[in-house]
Order: sequence, then C-alpha cells, then structure tokens
Amino acid sequence: MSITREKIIELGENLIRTKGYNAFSYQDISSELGIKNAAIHYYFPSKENLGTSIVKTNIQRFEEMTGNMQSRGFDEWHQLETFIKIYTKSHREQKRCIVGSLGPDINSLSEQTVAELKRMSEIILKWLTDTLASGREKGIFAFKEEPQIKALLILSSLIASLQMARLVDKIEYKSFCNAILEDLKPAE
Amino acid sequence: MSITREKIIELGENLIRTKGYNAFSYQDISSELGIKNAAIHYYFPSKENLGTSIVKTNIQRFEEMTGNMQSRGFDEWHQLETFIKIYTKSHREQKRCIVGSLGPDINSLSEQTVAELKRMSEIILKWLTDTLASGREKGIFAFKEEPQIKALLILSSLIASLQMARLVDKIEYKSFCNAILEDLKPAE
DNA sequence: TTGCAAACTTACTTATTAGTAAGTATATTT
DNA sequence: AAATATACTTACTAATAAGTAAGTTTGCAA
Repeated sequence: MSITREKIIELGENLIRTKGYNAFSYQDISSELGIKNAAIHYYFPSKENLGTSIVKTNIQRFEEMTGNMQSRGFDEWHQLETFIKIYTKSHREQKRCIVGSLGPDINSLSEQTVAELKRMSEIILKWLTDTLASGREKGIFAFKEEPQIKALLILSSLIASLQMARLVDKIEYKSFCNAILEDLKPAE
Repeated sequence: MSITREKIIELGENLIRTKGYNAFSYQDISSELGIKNAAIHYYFPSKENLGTSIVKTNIQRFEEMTGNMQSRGFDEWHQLETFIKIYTKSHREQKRCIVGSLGPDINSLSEQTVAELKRMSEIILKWLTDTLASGREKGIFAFKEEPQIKALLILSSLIASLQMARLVDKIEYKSFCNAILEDLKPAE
C-alpha cells in the first residue's frame, strides 16, 4: 500500500481524535504532509470516504488485538487489563477514542461512516460482554449486573473519562481505571 | 428579556446537543425562527458568544435545580435519582447533555466557552461528589471508592451512555440507569 | 522508444460559513 | 412633534470548505 495513503489515514485519525470530525479539513492534512489538497482527494474522493476508511482501519486493529490475546491464551483479567491500557495510553496522548470522537457527530456523518461506527461499537461491546461473562463463570470477575449492562457501564466510563479528563484538571486517570478493575475483583 | 433571544439560546442548545457545535450554523437557527442571519448576530455578535451564553444558561439551570432540591430537603438518594432523570429525559429526546456535546470540541472552541464548560463540569462533579460523600456518611449509599472517583465514574457513564445509545440499538437505558443506582444500595 | 499507469499538482468551481455596515420600521421617551 | 432606542433586514465581504477537471512528472512495461 501507498505510504502517503497510510499517512493520511494516520493523520486523519489523530485529527478526529483531537479536534473532531467537523473541525478538521483536508488542508490540515495536506499542509502537515507537505502535499496538495487534491492529493488527498486522489486517495479519498470524499471526506466521508476518509472517515469510513479510518473507522474500518480501527475495527481491523481491534480485531487483531483481541484475536492475538485469545490465541496467546490471555485469561479474562489479563485481557481486560490490556484493553484498559488502550485508554490510559489515549489519556497520556490527550486523545479520545474513535467511538468517543465520532459518536457525537453521527448526525453529520454519512450513512456509510455511521454504519461502520455502529459496527465498531457493537464489536467492542460484544467482546467486552463475552469477556466479562466468561470471566465471571471462571470466578475471575464478580459483578451483579447482566454482562451486557456491565460492559456498557465500563465502556461508557472509559470513553467519557477521556473527555472529562480534558475538562476537569485534577483527575487521576490511573486511580480511575484501577477503580474499574478493583470493582470487578471477587470478594475473598 | 427578549423572546427572540431566548428562542435563539434554546434552539442553539438543541442544535449543539443533536448535531454538535461545529456542525450547526446561524442559518440553522435563522431559518427555523423565520428571521435573518444578521438578527442572531444582533443578539450574539459571534458564535463563540452564543456558545458561551448557552453554557452559562445551563450552569444557572443546574444550580437552580440543586438549590431547589436542597431547600426542599430532598435526601441524597432522592437527589441522585432526580439528577439521573435529566439523562433519561435526554435519552428519550435523543439528545446528549451540554458537557457531552461540547466536550469533544474543546479544541475548536473559544477560551471563554472552554472556561465556562470547565466551570460547568466542575460544578456538576463537585455537587455529585458532595452528594455521594454525605449520602454514604448517612448510610444511604455504599461504595468502596473515593467519592470523587465514584462521582467521576457515574458522571462518565451517564454522559457516554447518551452517546452510546445512539450507536448501539439494543440498549435498555432504564436498566442501565437502574444499575447505577442499584450499585449504590447498601447491603442488607 | 513508445505507451501507460500511478501519484500527484495546478487551477479552478461551488457552497457555506461567520461576520459587518448601513439602512428601516416600530414603539417609546422627551 | 422630534429624538432616540430596539429589533431587526438588506446587502454585502472575506475566508474556508469540499470537490473536480485537466495537466504533469516519474517509473515501468511492451
């Protein structure tokens, strides 16, 4: 694949995760890459197109990660820990996640992009639900709620906390993430 | 105060909460109200100005609500329940809250608007923290975490769940909110 | 060496945006 | 009756947006 194409996707993702979809333009990308505006249209005819491609790339990345963890035999606790690390990394880099960045803009996104975004949310939520359920069966996790509800609670917390962290200064993000894991620990 | 001014604020708030700050224009408001673009500039010279006013209005509304609950002697459980009702109402109306709508866009908002938004987040978080802390002292709530962390967890969940609800179809929002309250119930 | 495709640039169009300056109608005050 | 303030409209400007059509360079294949 083309290096330029990959750089556009990477930069576009960063712009979405920092400024937001409607606040970035092809100019932001072209000036950063030292190319012309039309060069981006060469790879991605429309902005919708670029948006959709970015989401698709993220889905792929997520599925590779979970696939890897499962094939390496990570237990559920280890898997959840690894998953949460994505968010602590995002927090360090002052970025949000793709779902948290594009979600707010669904009313101004194309059908295709929305469809991919929904697919991504559902894939993440399904993985988290399954991991929580099988982890509880094995006694690794303990929680009262339905796995789906618990998954939604955890995912919501992670997504929104990245936003909140940019608004409320004194957040200790690590203790926040610890609290999520701690809450799942079975009583001795 | 002017009725037109109030209508502009109300419509602006709705647009921010549905489309997002960068996706709505003065045109959206003027065409809806049957006035000209410039009429909005008469009341709000700049879009930043309108944004800031909308946040200020929301802060006022929140402080009136909490003030009312306290003066009427609502206990902590009742107060939290009422607070959560704001979000179930938003969910019914397919809207997000102001913090959840503007938060994603802080990198493209004016200093003033960001300052007011931060103030709003801190006011909400402080109220929630205090309510959780005093509720736990009275035995109304039970939770392991620091009140501030717990407040952040709950607020994050509420904010993000409004976003998630628009992405993941099968969410039962009521059970989601129930789970938050249920989690705070002391063991018998 | 010619032909052709990939990877762009140049130069543009069209649409939309926030914002402004000057004018107008209406009601209120002096 | 004259002056003034309120609440706008008309008519625009300047900037930026996405997008396009046609041309250019470069490397490779026939």
